[in-house]
Amino acid sequence: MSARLNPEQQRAVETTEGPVLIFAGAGSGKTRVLVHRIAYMVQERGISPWQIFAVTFTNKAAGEMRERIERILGEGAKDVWISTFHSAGVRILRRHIEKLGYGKAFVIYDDSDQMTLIKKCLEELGLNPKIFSPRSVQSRIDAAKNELIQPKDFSQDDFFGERVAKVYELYQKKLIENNAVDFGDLLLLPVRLLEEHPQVLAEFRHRLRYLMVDEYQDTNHAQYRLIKLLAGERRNLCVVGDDDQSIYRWRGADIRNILEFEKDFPNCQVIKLEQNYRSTKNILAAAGEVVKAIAGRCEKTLWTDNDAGEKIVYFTGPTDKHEAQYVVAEIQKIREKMDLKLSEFAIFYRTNAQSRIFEDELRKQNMPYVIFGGVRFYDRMEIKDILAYLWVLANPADSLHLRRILNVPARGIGDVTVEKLEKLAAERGLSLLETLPFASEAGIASGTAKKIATFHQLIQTLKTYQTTEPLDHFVKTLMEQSGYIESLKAEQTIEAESRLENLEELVNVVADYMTSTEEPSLEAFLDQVALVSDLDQAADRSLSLPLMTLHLAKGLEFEVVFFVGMEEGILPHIRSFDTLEEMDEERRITYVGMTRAKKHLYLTNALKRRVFGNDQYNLPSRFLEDLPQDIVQRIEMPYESFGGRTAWNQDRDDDWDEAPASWASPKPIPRKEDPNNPYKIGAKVRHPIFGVGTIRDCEGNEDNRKITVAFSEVGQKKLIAKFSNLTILG
DNA sequence: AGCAACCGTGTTTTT
DNA sequence: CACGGTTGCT
Repeated sequence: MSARLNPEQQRAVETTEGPVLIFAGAGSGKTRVLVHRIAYMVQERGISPWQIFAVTFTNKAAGEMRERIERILGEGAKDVWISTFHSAGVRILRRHIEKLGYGKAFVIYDDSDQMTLIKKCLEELGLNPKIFSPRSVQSRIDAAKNELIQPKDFSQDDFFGERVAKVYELYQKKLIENNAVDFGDLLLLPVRLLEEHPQVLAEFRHRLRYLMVDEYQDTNHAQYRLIKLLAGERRNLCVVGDDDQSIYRWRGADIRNILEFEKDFPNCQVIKLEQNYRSTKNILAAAGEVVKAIAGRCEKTLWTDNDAGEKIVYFTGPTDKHEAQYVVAEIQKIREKMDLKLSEFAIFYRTNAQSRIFEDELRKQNMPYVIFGGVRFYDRMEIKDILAYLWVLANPADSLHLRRILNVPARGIGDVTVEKLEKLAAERGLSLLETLPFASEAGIASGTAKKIATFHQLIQTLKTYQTTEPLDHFVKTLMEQSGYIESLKAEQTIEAESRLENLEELVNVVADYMTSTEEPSLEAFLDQVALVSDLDQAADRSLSLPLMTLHLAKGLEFEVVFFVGMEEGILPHIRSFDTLEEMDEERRITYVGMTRAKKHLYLTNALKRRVFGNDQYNLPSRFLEDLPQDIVQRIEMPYESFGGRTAWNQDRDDDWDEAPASWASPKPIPRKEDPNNPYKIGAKVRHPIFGVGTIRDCEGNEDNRKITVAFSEVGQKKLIAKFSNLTILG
């Protein structure tokens, strides 16, 4: 990128007063502008750093911004408030949550904690988990929270909604009992706080005079409200985003926030950053064609001074295995010609499940790789167990985490006992921890009661250690005193060995935290841990090939990108076939992925792939049809070479079935209706659980067929035909 | 209480 | 295929 800012960037930097909307196209130097803008405000406009609040979505983005501002401003940068929405929420709540009836020491429940609690609610309400799957209830509750909908306002207009409203209500009650908040609350409660407590709002408004929001296209309603409240009359709000890169609709992101910003904040300045510094002309042109078809997007013309570059390669292999072999072989080939680190390549896929076949091939070729967003360190069982101990110590009301550790490691306190304790707790209105001394009154045998007393004693002892020992040492003590380490050692398995290593690593994490923080505390440590994602914990990955989902790829860039699985059903994903909005989002996801590439872009797919153990034949992705043919180099692996000796399949022993008829045509094949579809729209069907209903819609073929059925009792449901057990009534 | 074997079920994306 | 959840056995 050029050393100087271009005129639009300059304007974006210098427009500091009033509402500003910056459309920042892919690779247009957005972060640079944000950083310079803050520096400019401080250095040229004399604005105090602590009056500036910059919000991002990921810790990584926040950290990067902070680092770059520090490079310009030095110490002064420390006072600029740069954080994610969620950490900002935590910070606001730690200070003020008592005004909302929670205790200061509240615990943050992650989604698995949330799921546990929801399951408990479902059970208590006697709801059939077959109909009310915890997952769907969770997503309904989350969606409600994103929309700032409280349990009492929850839409109850159908059978499902009515019950979910009950679950939501109970769930929220339980959160409060446990003095706990979930991720949604981290946004919802601050909004409530500011709306219900004008003096608090006034304080924040007085202090935070300049607001900046990154990735504004991804804000949900709660985030929007929060920002709008803080902006107040002063309206010194600068939002930066790109509607073409809005890919979090499913998580509540509302693209209208950015598209209607001008209406929402009249007289705002609109700045478009349209010069791309990242990609070749060819890559930009191809990506541009994919999003062009989206209606209602903000017109932008992304351009670049860079060379046209190489053509985009579109490869089709006979199977997913060949696809993986091709990609890995191609990486090796490029590395022989060019001096590129493995970290300058990347493989992108739509769904996590797709990574496996590439991992197999990479292992076979001894090529080191890293999966972005695999199992999170903090999601590992042993880590969650120890963290549960820590949460309980930080917040004694947290019965959910207490329950988790009560018998971990095993100490003879079983489910039956726990249930008795919980019953007593409910009767007396105590927390689970508070009932421990009364075990014998809960009808628990004296032997077990003794074990409970020992556990209770353990917690007390740990509490004293907590105050006397430095945090890292204390965590180690906890692991030992609780018997956790011992029980793992006793297992004598390789798995236990690796768990022990993880625990060691956890102690290291705590130690690192202590050196990097001015006032380390258990509570602050837990807050931080609750909010980190995988993307944030960047190790030294320069020697490994990165593999990631398209969603994780946003914001990153690579010299060479392999965009794999370009097939109907995968990208666009089968679940997005219903509505135009969802299909448009798939387009944007494609656009985001393509625009990550600086020099080389490969799009690949396969004619046949294994899914859940059986074969699937997908058509080429419709998005491939949008590519300008003159900048695409087509590579098809010839049918004849399957059993032969090609660069990619020398030692394969692929079981190869009869080729399907569709192969006769190597070009994208027009999608047509499946004549063997037994599920005709309008037909009546019976489901073993949901009862009788009418088919409303049907999509996909054979194993992928999904049908939408309107049931008279439980409302509309989408079913996978293969699994649905439907009886067709005619 | 703890484990093994089984079953049914379902697959997007995650701060 | 793979996982979570449940059952049934020791």
